[in-house]
Amino acid sequence: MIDGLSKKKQELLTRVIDVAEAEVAESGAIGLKARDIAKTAGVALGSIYTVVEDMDDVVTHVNSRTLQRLGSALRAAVPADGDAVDVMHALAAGYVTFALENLNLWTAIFTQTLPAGKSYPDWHKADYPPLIEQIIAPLSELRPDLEGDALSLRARTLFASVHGVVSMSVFGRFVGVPSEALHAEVNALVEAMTRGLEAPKR
Amino acid sequence: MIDGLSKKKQELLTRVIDVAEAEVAESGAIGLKARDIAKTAGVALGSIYTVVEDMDDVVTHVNSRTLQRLGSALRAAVPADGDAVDVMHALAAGYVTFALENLNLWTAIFTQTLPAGKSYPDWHKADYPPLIEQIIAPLSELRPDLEGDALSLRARTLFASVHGVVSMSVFGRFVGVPSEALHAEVNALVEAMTRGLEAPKR
DNA sequence: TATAAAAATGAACTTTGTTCAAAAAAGTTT
DNA sequence: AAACTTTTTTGAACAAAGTTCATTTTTATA
Repeated sequence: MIDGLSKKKQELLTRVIDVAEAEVAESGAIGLKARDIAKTAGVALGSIYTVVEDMDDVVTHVNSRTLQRLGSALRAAVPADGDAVDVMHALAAGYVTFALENLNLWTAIFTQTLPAGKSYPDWHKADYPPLIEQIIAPLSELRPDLEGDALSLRARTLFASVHGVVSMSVFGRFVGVPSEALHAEVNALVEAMTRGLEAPKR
Repeated sequence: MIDGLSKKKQELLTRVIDVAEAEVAESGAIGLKARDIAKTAGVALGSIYTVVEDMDDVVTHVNSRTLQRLGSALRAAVPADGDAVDVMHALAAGYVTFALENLNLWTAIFTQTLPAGKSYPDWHKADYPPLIEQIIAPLSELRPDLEGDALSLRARTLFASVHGVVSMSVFGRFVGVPSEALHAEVNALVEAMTRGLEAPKR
């Protein structure tokens, strides 16, 4: 019995998340139905609620998995022998590629909204920082003028800006960057944000 | 009878959207309930469906209004006597301020997801381009190396990147940029993206 | 084998969106 | 003004989903 759940329950939880993940990947989080999950997982409707708070909790579990896979993808994208510029571009390209290849799952992370009053559990919040941390070292090298809080702040800004470009591109009801141009535009963005400073006038 | 709706229906539609808008501003789109709208608007439940497809349609109407107000806010933010750099920063600051001051309404735009198969009506899609268009002139001035499609593409990239930074900051389950630092970080981003090129090496 | 604890079940309840036949109101014709 | 037609409004009824919980079944323990 680990994590407050017996082995039996752990297995059930895993099965439920597996099924939910497949459904989100296929049809988006909006297509998730408790009854469908129960049927596909081969359990009774009520069983789901013995391992999960509610449907939002199911989506949050799926989202945590996606974030962890994204983290792995980013780590795998970093070239062993590249310089800081290479690393930056590889991370950005990795992000773009992951998003495009996991569209529904990736979108589910950013479109989930909880009812007023509810907030995300700590185990889920913990899945975000690793995404940022990989940026800090190469950014520090390229922007030696930044350190400490300013550096970590800028890393988040850079991450968020790349995220925004991908996000808008995928948005579907917008004059976003077409996906053919995504990599190039993101590269330009990374380029601009990592180029060493020559004392801006304002 | 304009727009396919009689005056009577137009008024009902307006009343419905008014009520919905207030509710989204107050509690987010997740708090929208058809029965609440009917009660507050003083009409029967079924009446709503005589002027609107479904609840998504209601949210889309609210979102269109928000986009139009955002457009106005951006136009109003541009200084009459500023140079291109001033205009760029004013637009970015305008976007940040609008988002922070209209958090729930602004969030509703970007978290709405339609069921598979449905797509947004043209009248809603038309509300996005005006947001981008204001960027093109000043960007063209600052980046004379860009023109035509490349220029409009870069404008969208710039818009989207700023959006991403604000979006993450507001995300709530993330190491985003804290709102005190938002304006400064967005300025740095705009700065980087508008600084004239000095022939990047890669 | 008997007893206790844990797990699984699915019917029932709740909330919400959506439809539609009927009633009411407004408009038109004679 | 009365009769008729069209438009609008209504709310009961239905449907789809999430959630609960008393009961049953399974598993573990004595």
